[in-house]
Amino acid sequence: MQELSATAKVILGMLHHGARSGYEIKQAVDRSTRFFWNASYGRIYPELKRLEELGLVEGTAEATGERARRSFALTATGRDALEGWMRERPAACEMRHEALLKVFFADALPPGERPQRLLDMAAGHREKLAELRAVEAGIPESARASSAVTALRFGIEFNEWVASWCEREAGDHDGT
Amino acid sequence: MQELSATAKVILGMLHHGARSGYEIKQAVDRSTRFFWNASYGRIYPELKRLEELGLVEGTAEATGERARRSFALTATGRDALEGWMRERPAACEMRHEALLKVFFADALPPGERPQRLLDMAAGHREKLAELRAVEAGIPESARASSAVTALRFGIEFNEWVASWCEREAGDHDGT
DNA sequence: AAAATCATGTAATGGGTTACATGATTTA
DNA sequence: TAAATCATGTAACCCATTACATGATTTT
Repeated sequence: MQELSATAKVILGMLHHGARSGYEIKQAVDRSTRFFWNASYGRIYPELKRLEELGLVEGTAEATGERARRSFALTATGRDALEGWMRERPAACEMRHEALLKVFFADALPPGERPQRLLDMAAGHREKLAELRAVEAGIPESARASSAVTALRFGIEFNEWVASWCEREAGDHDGT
Repeated sequence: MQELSATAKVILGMLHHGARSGYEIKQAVDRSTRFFWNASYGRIYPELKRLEELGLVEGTAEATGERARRSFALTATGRDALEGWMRERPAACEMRHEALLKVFFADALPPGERPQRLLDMAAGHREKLAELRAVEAGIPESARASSAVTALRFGIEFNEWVASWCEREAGDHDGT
């Protein structure tokens, strides 16, 4: 069994979760994992096709009226692949954090402009924070115990922590 | 002026910082930005070539003995490009966090196996934390005030925070 | 003398983003 | 009836990782 691609991983997980079509997978990603695991249509559809050829998912045409719609479900093999991957030790988190790179290189700017790099970084995280809080607000009481919500709470507290760290650091660096 | 690629950004910054050759840039990245901004030889060398064609860097052959070595420096245009980029609002942080994706999908496993996803995530961050602390220990007193060290401290405190968050959460979920 | 490291580069491969193309259906 | 949204997909392009190739120099 070869490695699953990043998009394959989120597809299998989302199909387990209840999504059915490529479109729904994309929607689910945008609502939930987007802040740490994105996926685009341009990969979702080809991946679904490939996963079907590998026998991990099974698609059925669901022609509701004239509109094309393909519904996918995990096969037994697909469920095994998902669980197998879940049990492997996860890879280290990779990030590409442009705001932090600017903090890193801040010395390239005159001293007066340096704290702004930290404030920019804080602002980005505050924005993300607001988005995630809005998502959280839309979740009914009954669904608060799921692992997906744990990840969401992580996102909220993480963004809050980072923003506060940057603001404090920027404060320490200006001379007040 | 077209957009700079991810690798171009770190090259320009590192050249400002004092690195000179492709090899040194890669070393500097591995010692410092790697945990949030990686770069490979396979991109560094072609990018240096491209940046030279664009007039942002200037290379000079430095044949010390028989060994080939090309030393690069920022041109005035290159310095402007670096500063211009630094002043732009940074893009939001993108990450691909596999451990968190497993936390997100933890419900796909039997209840007893779920807290392990959080502990795996914590372990990954504790490992990174140890690496960064080792880097920090090697920095002389005299260099502690640089923006690069601010980013390093961020890395340390960030990894510590995430690991603790996961451990606490895993504790809350087991039934003790 | 062997191993590690300095040093530069290319080629294969794969994956991701973006833009594009198309048309049905639902909502304002 | 116009706009938004549902829904699927492809093509171009870019970029990143990895493995490979080569050889000099330094350290053990």
